Amino acid sequence: METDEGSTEGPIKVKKDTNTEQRVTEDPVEAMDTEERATEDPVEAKDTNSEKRATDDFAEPMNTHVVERGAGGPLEVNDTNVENGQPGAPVIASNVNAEENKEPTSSTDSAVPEKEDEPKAPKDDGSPPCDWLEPLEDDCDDADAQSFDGEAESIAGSERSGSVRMKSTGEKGRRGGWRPRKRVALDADEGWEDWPSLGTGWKRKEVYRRSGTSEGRSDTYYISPRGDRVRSRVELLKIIGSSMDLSYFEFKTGRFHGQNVRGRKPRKRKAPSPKPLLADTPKDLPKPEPEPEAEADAEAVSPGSSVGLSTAKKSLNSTLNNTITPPKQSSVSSPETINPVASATHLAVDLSGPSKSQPLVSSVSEASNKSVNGTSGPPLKYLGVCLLCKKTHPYEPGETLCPDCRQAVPIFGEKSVDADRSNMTENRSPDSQSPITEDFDESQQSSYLQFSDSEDLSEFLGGIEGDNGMDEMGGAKVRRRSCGRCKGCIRRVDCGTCDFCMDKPKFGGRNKKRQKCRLRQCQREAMRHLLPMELAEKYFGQSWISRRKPRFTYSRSRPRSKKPWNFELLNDAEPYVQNNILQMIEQDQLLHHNYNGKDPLMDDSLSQEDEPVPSITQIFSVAESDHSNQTIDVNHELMPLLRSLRSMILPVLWFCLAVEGPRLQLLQCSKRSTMADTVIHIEPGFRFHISVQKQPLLPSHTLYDRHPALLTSAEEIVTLLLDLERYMVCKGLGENCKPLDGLELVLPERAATCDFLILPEVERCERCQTLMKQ
DNA sequence: GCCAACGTTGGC
DNA sequence: GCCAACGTTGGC
Repeated sequence: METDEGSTEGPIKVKKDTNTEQRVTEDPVEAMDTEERATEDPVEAKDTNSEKRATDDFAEPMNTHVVERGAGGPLEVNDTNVENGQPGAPVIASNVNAEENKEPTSSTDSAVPEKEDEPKAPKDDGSPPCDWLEPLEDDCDDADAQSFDGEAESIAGSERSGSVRMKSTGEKGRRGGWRPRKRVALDADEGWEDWPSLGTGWKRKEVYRRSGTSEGRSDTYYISPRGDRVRSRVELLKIIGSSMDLSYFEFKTGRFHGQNVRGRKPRKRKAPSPKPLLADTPKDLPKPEPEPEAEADAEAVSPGSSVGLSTAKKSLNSTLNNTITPPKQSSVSSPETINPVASATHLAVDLSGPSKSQPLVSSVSEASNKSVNGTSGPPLKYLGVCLLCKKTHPYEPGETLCPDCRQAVPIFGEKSVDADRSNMTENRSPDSQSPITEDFDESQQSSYLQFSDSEDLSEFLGGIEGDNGMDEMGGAKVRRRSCGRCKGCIRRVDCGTCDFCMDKPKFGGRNKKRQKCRLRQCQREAMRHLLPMELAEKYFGQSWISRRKPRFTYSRSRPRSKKPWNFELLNDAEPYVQNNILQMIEQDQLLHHNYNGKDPLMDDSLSQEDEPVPSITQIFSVAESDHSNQTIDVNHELMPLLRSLRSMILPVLWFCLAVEGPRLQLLQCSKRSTMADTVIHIEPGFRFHISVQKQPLLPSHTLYDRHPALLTSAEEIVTLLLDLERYMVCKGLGENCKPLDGLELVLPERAATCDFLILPEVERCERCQTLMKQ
């Protein structure tokens, strides 16, 4: 269902409410982010309810919960923010090759409800869950092994029993509609202490961290009379700041101090020099600072058993960070373009990161003759396009530059030279000190920065294999869900439009989902889940592939079908394609069936299961191929068109690739599309022709009449694609029409007698109808 | 199996 | 102290 929904090209709601102003008002601290968003998100510019939301959603951030606890009635009903949910303009399409394109679209889709009725329950429009780049879940079946750990750890958690919101909260049903979430705390009162100093009904709880590098540290939480969980002073201020003077309230201890009481300790910054790796004693534990009167603190018992070790780990992390992390980029991120189209395009480009290094491809037809699984022939090699010199080069996952340029360019020199990208980021914030944009960030970042995230350190800290990162033995355990290299990992700016961004407090969200921006989620991790293990390892390397199951349960898992993986992959690929997860699948695996000389519609041997499913291909095997054809002139006149197509929104699941010639081919990658077997070939000189099932569409077809003879611009191509989508493929003569005298039907003959592409009102073209009558 | 919710941890 | 977001839970 999700696939269908995702692939449906019906009008997609576009969020109009972008709350630009709201965010500005909402959190001055987030001003930069706000501004980023305001300019970055084209859709936001349409927001007409900014002010209202600023009022409704921010001034009363927690009104959602009041009813739940108090009257027990659905508070959400009181939400008046009805204007916000106006359906937006239809989105023409999303595009697989422009990975980011669809995400904002989808995000919009899913984010709308949340923004619409934010003070209410999140989503209520019945729209399908956003279907792109989900947080990923590995799906190995050894989950049980880890589930034990997870459960044990969880059970140990005090929060599990006590800190769950003491009420049911609104929850969106799977397919829309709100119903109370029935998640019930096992013991809602456990560990919670009435805290009347904040007012009647307030509760406080202190929770010690039981593991990790911050083990032993404590966190203080409060629950408002409404049931709102408060994690920080900031949140507390948001809730009761206006009704109570919290100037002298110490969040940690929960007590008010006199004016003369020592103020907040100056923030300690990490020393630039690494700390000793070991030998921290328990007394060095980050214990809560005891307040003489803070009895609650005294009750807490630090688990502390491995604190020294924990501290050591922290030190190690710190050491590594200090060692390899370059100066942090300016926090002043300038906005991205406000132009909707440009922004969309920009987004498309952003996530097309790998596509920038997408290898050009060898001939499709050639690849079609290869073994499906690469089970024979020389080791697979891939070609990529260097971001700098634009030359093709042997592709290694994660690399964006050819070996020469990598050598020539210093650490900070991986600048994007993509003209399209630079064009798209022209609109900068006027107050930007420098044209710092996401692009800038990326281009200016040291390659080391790619590993600056904690999770990225996994490759250094041993958190590669499995999930535990050797932690059980006291090794450095770091979170690891990012490769640190892909476009998503490198991206530093939240899109502000996806559902996860919209959930973020800085974007006015309620912090329910607490997930990383969709566009910033690791693509390679996504691929790791998409591809079969052996293939994933091939692409990403053994070191990056976990055979143990990280329990990323927040996402779809790979189907556990026992079918041959290639079909499994193909059949499952589409949803992921629609999710804009980068596809890195061997071309021959994907196109084999489509280009093996058989007519899928005519050949009974192609079962439904084997239905050809062309899919996104961004890395193409050149194994077994004539290496002489590996070099495609990147300066060819078609290449700008290719780049243009890859940087913009194409109708859904159309994908452009370069093939030998060079020439461009536009493929419909969705097997569900009526154009699944249709290819647009753009030859040098921009002449084009269309083929269906590998047979040429007759020049007499009316399609040619409606479009220019030369496709010189992406716009013209998009127009053609949209036009094509109106068509379906003629059923031909049908099964009953046997070749005469047992002779095999010569396929090209059909091209001579069939219009191939027909409007859906009829099953067959006139010519075939005529032939059938004969 | 999916996913909203949220406990929890890392890092600044 | 605060925020980001990872990873688990449990309802559906």
